[in-house]
Amino acid sequence: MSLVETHTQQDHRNEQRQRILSAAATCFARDGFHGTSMQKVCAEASMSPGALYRYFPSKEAIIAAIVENERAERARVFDNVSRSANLIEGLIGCMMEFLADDSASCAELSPEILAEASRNPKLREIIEPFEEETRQMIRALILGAQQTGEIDPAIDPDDLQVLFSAIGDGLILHRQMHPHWQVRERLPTFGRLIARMVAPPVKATQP
Amino acid sequence: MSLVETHTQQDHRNEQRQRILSAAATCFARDGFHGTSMQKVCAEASMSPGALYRYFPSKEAIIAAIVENERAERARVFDNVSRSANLIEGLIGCMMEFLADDSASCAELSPEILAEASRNPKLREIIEPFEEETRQMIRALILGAQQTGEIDPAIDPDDLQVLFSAIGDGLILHRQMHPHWQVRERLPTFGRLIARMVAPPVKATQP
DNA sequence: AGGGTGAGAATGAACGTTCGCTCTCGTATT
DNA sequence: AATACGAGAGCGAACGTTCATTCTCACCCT
Repeated sequence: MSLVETHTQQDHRNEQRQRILSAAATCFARDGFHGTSMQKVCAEASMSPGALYRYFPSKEAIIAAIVENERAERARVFDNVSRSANLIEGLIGCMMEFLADDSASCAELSPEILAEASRNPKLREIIEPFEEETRQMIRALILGAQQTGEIDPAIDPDDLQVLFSAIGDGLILHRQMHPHWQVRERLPTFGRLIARMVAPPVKATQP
Repeated sequence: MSLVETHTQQDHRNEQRQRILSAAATCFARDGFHGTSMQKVCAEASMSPGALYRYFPSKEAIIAAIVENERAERARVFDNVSRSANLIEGLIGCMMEFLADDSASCAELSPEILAEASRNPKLREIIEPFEEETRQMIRALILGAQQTGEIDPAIDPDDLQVLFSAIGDGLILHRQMHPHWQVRERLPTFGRLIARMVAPPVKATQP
């Protein structure tokens, strides 16, 4: 039946695409976007250039697909946090996942992506929706935590969102640059420090 | 006199070198290390390739010189902070300088440098001493502030140093990526938040 | 038989770098 | 004082390489 056949073919195409993306991600993490030639990707994927170009029209398209995947993964992880009752614990848990040793290296490409996106408009367009989504999610979490009293309501949510974003990306960056700093192991401590930062001030005891 | 003549020649060489470095920095900030061809640098410096290569043996050497300059500048700014009586204010002042709008763009290349250094061993070797110096300086500042009581002595200085470094680089990164977030304008607020984070806990009032 | 698939050589552009040359100018020789 | 010389600065075409991409053709599978 043509339906079944088509399905099998589509499956094959998807598998090949995935193989290419996986190989490219490995190369990009090792050598960077610009340090990775298509030949390297082909070698990593055990595939000829001619074959590869049947699945992606250009190197940039591969980069775009990978960046999109990574950002989607990031958004997904963040989405899980909203279920956590405690804001700070949730965010730290989030970072724990991002910085996981064995994981599918969600964070490994971050410096590369940020550097590239800061100057490549196409990449910027791709990541912008995800960044905005994450941003709004953090903002909403902050507002919620201010209502539960976990965060001092006097703090401007926008200020805090910017600071949280900076801390998050900074930690990802440093974990990459200085593995021996044990960033991941220090996360719980950081969580406690941040909790102190945003906690409402102790009221003078006047009933 | 040969001495005077020699001096003039050396002056010229230094000027030319500086011209090249300045042109290269402009290009690198605009297009990134890999997006900048030597032809572009030559055009920006109004100089032929042949002339340029009399002053630097390779593109990598130019990158190395620029990175070294930038890191030295960074270390210099940090050095000024140690004179500030108040730690947090000093660090924030530091960031204010890094993120200055008009400045010689100390921070503009940071994402590029970090991404490149995370994979290029030569670059890594160049920036390592500066990073270590900055690290030790921050650590010393923290220890000092703990003695003056500005920082809770119960906080591990190493933890705090890692967190401070991450925040600093994260802010530089975001200021680059999201200019409309007004990172610089929010710095004083961030300073106040961080001060809350590290402040010693209020003691129960029992005399 | 023929449409989808793959291999790998081929292509042209762009890159970092070099080469051969000219020009400038301070110094030494006369 | 005038001339000849040489070192270094500068130029821009050219080199060899590498890159992303395309072409050609053989090979399936049905």
